[in-house]
Amino acid sequence: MTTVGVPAGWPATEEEARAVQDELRGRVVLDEPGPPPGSGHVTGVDVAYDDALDLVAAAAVVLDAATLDVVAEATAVGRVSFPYVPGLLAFREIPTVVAALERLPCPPGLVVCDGYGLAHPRRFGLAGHLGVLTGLPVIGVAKNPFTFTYDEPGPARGASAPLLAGTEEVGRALRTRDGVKPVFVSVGHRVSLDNALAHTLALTPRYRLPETTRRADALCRRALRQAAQRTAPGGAQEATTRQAPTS
DNA sequence: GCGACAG
DNA sequence: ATCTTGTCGC
Repeated sequence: MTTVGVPAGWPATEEEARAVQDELRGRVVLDEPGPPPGSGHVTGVDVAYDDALDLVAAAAVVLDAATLDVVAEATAVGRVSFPYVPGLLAFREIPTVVAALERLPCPPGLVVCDGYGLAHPRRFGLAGHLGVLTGLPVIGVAKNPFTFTYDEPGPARGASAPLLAGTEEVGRALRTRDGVKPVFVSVGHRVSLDNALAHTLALTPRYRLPETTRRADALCRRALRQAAQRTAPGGAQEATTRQAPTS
């Protein structure tokens, strides 16, 4: 299997990365509604890491938006391209995620990623960055509110409350399951906030997190295990070798 | 200056 | 993100 390298010119310092964000943030498109929920394709992307082995595994899983059945999936394995720095997550995830998306046999439709879009210190999180680089409609669904504030939404699935940076609404806290902690939805690229919420609800008939991220999460972990196995001393032998009984 | 901080 | 067993509940 091939390994995705760090792209030429990829920022090496936090200062360079912030400069890239400041340059690209203007290319985010916010005035399109995006595809209607329940039709076409919806694709989840996620990434898993093994920092000790310097490995990143990304997965892209395409679902039929109406049935939530898996239509296609792809993975890519690469080297870690950036350390984790709050606000600079995109530089850690994007090269391998883009490689996985490129390996899909069909158009991804709407992309759903872990993390934020507009809900970001410079209003340019992973979802916006991925959208600008691919041109695809992208939304972000995060598990945590980061540094933002929100009032607790009502207890029923579907209830939501603004996610606030001061007084600016950068996304929404959305209850996807009765009585369960909300998820945090923000716009990435070419999708309205209301439509992003509708998509998120359509993707959560049973669990708190969207089916897209659940499927992508499971797949990228699988891909990482296999890659780590091939990388580790002893390689595939290690996994299939049984220790002889002692004494 | 110190602490907090998507994944 | 990742380290990690059992356990409470539908």
